[in-house]
Amino acid sequence: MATAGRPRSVPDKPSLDGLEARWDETWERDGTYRFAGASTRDDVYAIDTPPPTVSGSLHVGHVFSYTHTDTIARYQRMRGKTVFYPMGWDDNGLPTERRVQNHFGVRCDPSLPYDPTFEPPTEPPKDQIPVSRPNFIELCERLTTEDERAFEALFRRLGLSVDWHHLYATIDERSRRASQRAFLRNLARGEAYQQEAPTLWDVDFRTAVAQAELEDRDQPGAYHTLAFARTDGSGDIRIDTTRPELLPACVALVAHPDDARYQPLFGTSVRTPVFGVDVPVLAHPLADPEKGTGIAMICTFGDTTDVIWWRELALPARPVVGHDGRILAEVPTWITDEAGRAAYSALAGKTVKSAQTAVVEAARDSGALIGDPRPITHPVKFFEKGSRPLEIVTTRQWYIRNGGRDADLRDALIDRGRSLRWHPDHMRHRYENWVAGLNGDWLISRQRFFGVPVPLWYPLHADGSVDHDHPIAPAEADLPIDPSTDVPPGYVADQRGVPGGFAGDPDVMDTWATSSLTPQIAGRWEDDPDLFALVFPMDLRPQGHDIIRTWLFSTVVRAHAEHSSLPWTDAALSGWILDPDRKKMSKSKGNVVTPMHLFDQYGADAVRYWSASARPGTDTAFDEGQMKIGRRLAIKLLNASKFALGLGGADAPPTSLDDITAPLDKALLVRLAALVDDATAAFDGYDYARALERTEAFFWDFCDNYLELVKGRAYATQGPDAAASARAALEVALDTLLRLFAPFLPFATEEVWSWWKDGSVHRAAWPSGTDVRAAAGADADPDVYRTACEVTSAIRRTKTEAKKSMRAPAALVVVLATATEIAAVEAARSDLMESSGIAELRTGAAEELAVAVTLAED
RNA sequence: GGGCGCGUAGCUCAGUUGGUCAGAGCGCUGCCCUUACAAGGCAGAUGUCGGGGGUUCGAGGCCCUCCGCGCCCA
Repeated sequence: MATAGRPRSVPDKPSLDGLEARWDETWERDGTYRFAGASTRDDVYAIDTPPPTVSGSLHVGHVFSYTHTDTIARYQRMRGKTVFYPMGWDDNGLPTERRVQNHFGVRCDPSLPYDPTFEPPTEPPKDQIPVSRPNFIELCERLTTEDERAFEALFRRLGLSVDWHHLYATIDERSRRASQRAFLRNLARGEAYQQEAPTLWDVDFRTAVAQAELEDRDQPGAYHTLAFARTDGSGDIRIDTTRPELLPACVALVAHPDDARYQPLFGTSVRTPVFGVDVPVLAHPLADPEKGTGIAMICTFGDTTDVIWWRELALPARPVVGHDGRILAEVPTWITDEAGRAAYSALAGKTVKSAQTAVVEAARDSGALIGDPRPITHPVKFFEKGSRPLEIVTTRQWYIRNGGRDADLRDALIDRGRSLRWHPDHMRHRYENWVAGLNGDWLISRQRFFGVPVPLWYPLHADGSVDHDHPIAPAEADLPIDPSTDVPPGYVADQRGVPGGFAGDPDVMDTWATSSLTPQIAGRWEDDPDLFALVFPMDLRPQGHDIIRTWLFSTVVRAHAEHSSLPWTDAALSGWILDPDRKKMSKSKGNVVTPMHLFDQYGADAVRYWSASARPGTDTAFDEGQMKIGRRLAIKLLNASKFALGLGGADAPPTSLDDITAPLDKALLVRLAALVDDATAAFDGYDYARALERTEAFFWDFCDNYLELVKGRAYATQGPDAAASARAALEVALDTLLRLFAPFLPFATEEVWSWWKDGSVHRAAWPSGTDVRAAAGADADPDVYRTACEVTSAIRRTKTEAKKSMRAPAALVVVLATATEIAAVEAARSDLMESSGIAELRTGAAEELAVAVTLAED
C-alpha cells in the first residue's frame, strides 16, 4: 500500500476517449491476463467460459453476462490467483450447418469421401454441391473465422480479461477428440448404449431430439369424439381425441382401473371406426377419468403417454407416420378390412395435417364422428428449434445414461447438484426439479450431417445388413476420426458398404454431447495432463439460467461419469436482458440491441457498469440511463484522481503512512477499511453488484464530502504537516478505490494507475481491510467524519435556501450537539471552517445535533 | 397442476441474520459558472414498503393467507 515515489504524469484534461484501444494493446503486449501456469491447483482460479454461438449475431446479452464473469476473474486475479480464463467458440450444430450451406452453396453428404482439393465456387451455385463431412467441417471453420474475429473484437473492446491464447472451437480437432474419447469411454463403461425405441422426432430436421431440447407450445387443436363399436354388438364406446389421424395406428383403448364406468368393459374389444381393426379395452392408472370421456385411444405413437402405455401394457407397434411427417405409403398389414384398406390408401403420403382432415371426413361419413370437433388450445411438444409438432417414431439411437432410467444414478447426480455452490442459491431448484423429472436417458445421436461423428463402424453381414450388435471402435490414439471417411482397424477402404465389410455410423452427436465437455476441452484433458491437473475440476461455470437442464446438467453428467467429481465447485447463473417492455431480448423477437455503438457512445467501462449493476441471476432491462451513470462515474474517477494526484505538483514529496495525523483523515480511512471488508465479502459470495454498489456509494461521498473538506488543507493552507496528512490519506484512499473499482472499470482505473504507478492495477493486490485500518491508526474515530459531513450539509442547506453560492462566507456557525459530537467537530474544526468559509465556529451542549448558521452580510 | 422468483417513491432498483430501514440513481423543482469535474456541483419534494391476518416490546425483512407478474417443469 505504500505509494511509490515516482514522478507523476497527470493529464490536464483527463478523458475516456481512446482508452480501450490503448489498454487492450498494452495488456496484450504485456501478457497481463496470460495464464502463466502455477505450482498447485490451489493457486489457480479456473473458469469454464461459455462458448458463444459464433454464427449468431452480437448482442448486448453477450456483454452483459460476460462482464459478470470478468469482474469475478479480475477479483480473483487480484486476490493472487493465477486465473485460467479461456474462450471458446460454439460452431458445432444446426445454426452453423445452415449458414455454411447457404454461404458456400454446399450440403454435407457423409457418404462421400474426403476431397482434400475441394474448393467451393466463389458464388454459391443454385444447386447445392454435396461434400463430405470433413470438407464440410473445413468450410465451417473457414466461415466462422470472420465471426470469431467480430466476437473477439467485441470482447476485447469490453475489456474481458480472457487469455486469448487459450481458445477453442466446439468443432475443432481438439473438441472432436475430447468428445469422441469421452463417448468411447462411456461406451466401454456401459454408460452409452444404443436402442431401437420410440423417439421424439422433428419431421423437418429429420432428426431425433432429446428431452432437454423439448418445449411445450400452446397450439390450437380440437377434441373429436369417435365412436368405437363393441365387437359383441352391445353398443359403442366414445372416446375423445385431438389426433384422429392416428386412428389407423390405434392399438387399444384405455381407462383408469378405478373408473366404474369402464370397469365392466376391461378385457373386451372394440372395432376402430373407418379402419375396422379390433383392439382391446384395457386399464391403466395414467388414464385420466376427468379428461374427455375418461377413456382414450392408444396409438403408436401420438404422445409420450402412448409410449408408456405401449411399453407397460405390452402392446404391438403400428407406426403410420414416416420420418418425413407423412402417412406411410404402404397399407399396413394389421388393417385387413377392405373398406379400411381403401380408407388408408386415401391417406397414404398425406401430411398429418391433411390426413386429419381426411380421417375426420371419413369418420363423419361413417357416422363414427359424434357431433362437431370442439376447438381447444393445448400444449404440444416441439423441438426448441423446430417449427412443427414432434412426432414419435421408432428408430435406433445412442443414449448416455443420465439417471432418467436409473434411480441410483439419478440420486448420485442430484447429490452432485447439492454439493455445487449455486449463485444465486435458489437456482439449484431448477437443477433438482429437472433431474428428478427425467423420464429417459440422454439421446445423443442426431440424424444430421454436421457435427462430431459418432466414432464407430459396424460390420456388415453377408447379406449386406448392418450388425449393430458389434460396433467397431477406433483406438483413442487415432481420434478424432470420421467413420464416413476413415477405415476401421482390420479393414480396407474397399470393404466400405459391401457385404462382409463395414459401414460407418452415419450419425453425429448432439452438440450438447460436445459442449458438456468444455472443462475437459479447455483444460486439454489427456492432451496436456499437467495443465488439466492444474485447472480441473474448475472453479466457476458461468451461464444463463435457461440452460441449466442442458449445458449445466450434461456437464455434470459427463464429469460424474469420467472423473467421479463435479466439473466445478461454483456455478453463477446470469439473467437475461429484457427490452424496455420487459420482453426477453432475442434474435427471433427482433428486439436485439447490438452492442458496438454503445461502446462508442458511452465507453466500455460505462457498459460494464450497467452490466455489473444487475444482481446475480436477475433479468435486467436494457437501460442506457445506467450507462450514462457509468460513464459519469468513470469520468468522475479520472477527475477526482487528477485532483488527488495533482496536489503539490508533479514532484510533490513522497508521502508515508506516518504523515496521516489529522482525525478527519483517519476517520475517512477507517470507513474505507469497512468498505474493503464489505466489498471483499460480497465478491467472495459472487455478488459483484453489491461490491460495486458499496464502492460507488463510498466514492461519491468521498468526492462530495471528504474532498471538499480537505481541499484547502491539501493545498497547504494549514501548513505542511497538515497538508501531508491529507495528501497521504488521499493517496491511500485513491490507491484503494482504484483497486476496488478495477474489476468494474478496468480502463479508467488502469489509466489513473498509470499516472503514478508502475505495472497494471489488474495485477495489483486486492486491498486488505486490515492494512487500511492500520493506516487509519488505532485511534481513528469514524464519527469525526460523519459529524463533519452533517455540519457541512446543514451549512450547505442554509446557503442553498438563501440562494447563496457555496463559497458565501458564514459569519457564525453554532453547533449544538452531544459531547461526542462536539469532540468530533473540534477535531475537524479547521477543515470545517475553511471548507465552509466560517468566520466563527461555536459549540454548545445539546441532546441532538443542531446547526445554526448566520451568513455574512453581502 | 407442481417448483422457483418477484411485487418498496413517476421509472429502474438497494435494503445479508427483525431494532436510525423508509433508501439510491434517473426523472422532477430550486440554487450555484466553487481553481478535479458545467456531458458538472449543492440542496429539495415524492412512498398506508401488493392486500389481509398473525408472531414480537418492535416487521419491507419471520409465519399464514389472498391478489398480481415472471420463469422453469408437467
